Amino acid sequence: MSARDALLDAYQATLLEQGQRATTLSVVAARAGVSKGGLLYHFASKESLAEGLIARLDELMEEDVAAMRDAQEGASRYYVRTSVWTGGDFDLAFVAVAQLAQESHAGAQDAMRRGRQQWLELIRAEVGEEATARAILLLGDGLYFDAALGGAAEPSGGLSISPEELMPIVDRLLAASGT
Amino acid sequence: MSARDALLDAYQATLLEQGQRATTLSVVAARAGVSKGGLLYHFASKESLAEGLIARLDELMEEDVAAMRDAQEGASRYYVRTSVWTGGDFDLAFVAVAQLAQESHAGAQDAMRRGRQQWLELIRAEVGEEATARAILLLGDGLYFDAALGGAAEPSGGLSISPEELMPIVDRLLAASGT
DNA sequence: GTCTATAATTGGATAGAC
DNA sequence: GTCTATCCAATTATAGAC
Repeated sequence: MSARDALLDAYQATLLEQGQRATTLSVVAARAGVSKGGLLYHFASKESLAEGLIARLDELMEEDVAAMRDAQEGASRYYVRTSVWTGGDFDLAFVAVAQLAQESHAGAQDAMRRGRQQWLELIRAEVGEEATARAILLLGDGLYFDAALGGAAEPSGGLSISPEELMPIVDRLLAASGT
Repeated sequence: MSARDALLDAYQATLLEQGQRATTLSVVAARAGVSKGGLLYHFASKESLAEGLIARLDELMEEDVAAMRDAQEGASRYYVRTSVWTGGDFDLAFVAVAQLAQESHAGAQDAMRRGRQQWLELIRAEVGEEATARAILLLGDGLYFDAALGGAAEPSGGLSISPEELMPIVDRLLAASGT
């Protein structure tokens, strides 16, 4: 793995586990096993670390949207199923960028909006009925909110739910909306 | 309004609008119209500001849970309806404390867990079926997630939904679960 | 109860050696 | 491409005047 990726991983993980305040250049550098100077060779400023993370999310989001579009089970089921926290690359990047967005980082807010917009459109295309589409989007949002509370350590604050429990609910919403 | 409350309001608002990083003692003091020294008379440390905010949420949460328990429309409908962002006192305190929780503040994480636990129990008592109860809790979580992204300025990132649109969905979930 | 002044520390970033 | 040394600004917190 390139030092650049290691630094981005360290930035992302620290953001998730400790939050913005604790995510200093020294901490990120140390976690990635380089010096502050080393970090600043790859990322000229803290802001460029944020941009790097957002770019990473953009790529992962593109893959995710493509997979959602092609999903056999349908967009809505795919979306809800994959919104349950697994600690995978996408989850990590998504929740870390969500943190940046909450700190009023404009680029992060844009990335979140773009991604959620695409998800909503695919769900809408499948569901037809607007309110149901929104509700399904909200279920996924709720899953990410749970993951974001309590940090990566104990995601969902002990109130977790498995995909198996959740899918029947999605089926019900789809059925009731006449899909 | 007491200076103490003004300071807590300023802390809460800055946290919401700018995030942890930008929420410094100077900013909070200036926003409340006092000096840093003045702030530190009322709150001896930054941590005690956080504790003050959590205590405030605890009180509001207690009122909210009581209202939810007594709600004519039932706990689930009350919960979802009041989870839509209004910018009211409860919303502000809840999302601000959620921010602290995401920064790994143990006290904030506990407060969130306690509150969500009480909500879930009331929903569970009404709904009976576990998965449906979780799904209803998730809808509310999703609404708060939306509010938290984008800051208080443009809550829900332009993908907002009104209580009127959402209630039929809740009714459907309740009906399907045999309530 | 609130202010000013200031101490102590940390954080982001630069310069230049290797 | 990475490190050390260093600078400057910002941040939390204290001391003591009013």
